[in-house]
Amino acid sequence: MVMASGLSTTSYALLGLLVFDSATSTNGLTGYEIKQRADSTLRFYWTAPAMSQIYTEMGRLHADGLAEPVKIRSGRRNTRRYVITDRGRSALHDWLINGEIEFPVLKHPIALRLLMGHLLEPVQLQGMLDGYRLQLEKRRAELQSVREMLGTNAELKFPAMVADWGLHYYDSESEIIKKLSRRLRT
Amino acid sequence: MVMASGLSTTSYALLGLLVFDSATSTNGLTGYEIKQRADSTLRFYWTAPAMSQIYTEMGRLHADGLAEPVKIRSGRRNTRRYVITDRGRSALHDWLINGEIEFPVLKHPIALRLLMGHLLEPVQLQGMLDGYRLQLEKRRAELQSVREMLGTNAELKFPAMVADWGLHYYDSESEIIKKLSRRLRT
DNA sequence: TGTAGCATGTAAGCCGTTACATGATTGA
DNA sequence: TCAATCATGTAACGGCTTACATGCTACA
Repeated sequence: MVMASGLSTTSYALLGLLVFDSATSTNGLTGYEIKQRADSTLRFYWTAPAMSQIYTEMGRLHADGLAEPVKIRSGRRNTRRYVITDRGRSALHDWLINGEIEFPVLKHPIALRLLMGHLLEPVQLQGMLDGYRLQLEKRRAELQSVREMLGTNAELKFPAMVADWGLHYYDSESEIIKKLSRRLRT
Repeated sequence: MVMASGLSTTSYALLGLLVFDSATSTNGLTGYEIKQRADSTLRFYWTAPAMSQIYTEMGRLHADGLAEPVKIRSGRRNTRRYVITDRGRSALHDWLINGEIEFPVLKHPIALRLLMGHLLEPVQLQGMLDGYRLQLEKRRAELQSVREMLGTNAELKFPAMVADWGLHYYDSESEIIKKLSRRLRT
């Protein structure tokens, strides 16, 4: 998924995290903190990039003038707190308006395995679906707690909508898994 | 997603296509045909690899003794029709039983953009969601026609279940999009 | 006769991960 | 003082895509 601008969707996602941060603070975010935010939000709709990728990506955003490190402390060790720049804001805005919107990509190992269900015993399939349901519940609970943190705050209206979307998705998965489980038993 | 065996999930997915083919024919499949089948089925739950990747992957499966080209015709041009080997079957079976089952990965550009909804005008967001709904309907129709081809044939029970799963997912997406659209207008 | 579909492959390069390497700060 | 957490980075490598290159076959 390469953008015309030369930035990947993940770059824009990280730029998005910087935008949110800038609404409440001017201190910027460290790579480490960006990773934490990605883990608690982006993970559900996109991916949570590895630490190493975040540092690489921040380097690139900086090189392109879209993000800037403030409060650099260089002793023996460097620490950089990044903020989005005006150019970063307009690049993000431009991407939102003019960027091509791809259809979602779903990589679903459980569905893929079920496709080959005839190679397994029913009890094994049943176990696989049960295991998935457990994981789904766990994920749902994690997202639910994110949702609760977002509350009804108008500022966080959109993140809340997206969280609700995610919860709806997990519920829908649980529902169909229940049905498929039953169908498997007949 | 690297497997202990050194094969990627995509390798196993392609091996799965060969298994299905072997149930109805002994002629094997060309890379080209594998691509077509991936496009019409795997695409919905996994990915449809590029042609070039399929050829690379077939070369690897052959090197590992998991698939074999039969009916090689080498004039000026090579054509190979691949079949799964016994070792391929047992490798696939082993993966199904012992392979680690990862949680699905969803890369959802529309959700990602909605997250940053405060950077856009409501009318633009509305347009984005409408566009997504159109794409969803198209996708759904494509999957529906796959579903219809599968019919009620007992041999195709599992592919049918997975297709129904996919249809359920698309319906769930349409539903939540409708709700979010309404919520956006308030 | 020409073009669409069948068929195969290589090369370059991006995205992203894991493994590795290092060091600072905080609190039990 | 030790461990956990904060913090940053490089190297190697796999998966996958796009671009490029080539040729056969059926049929309109």
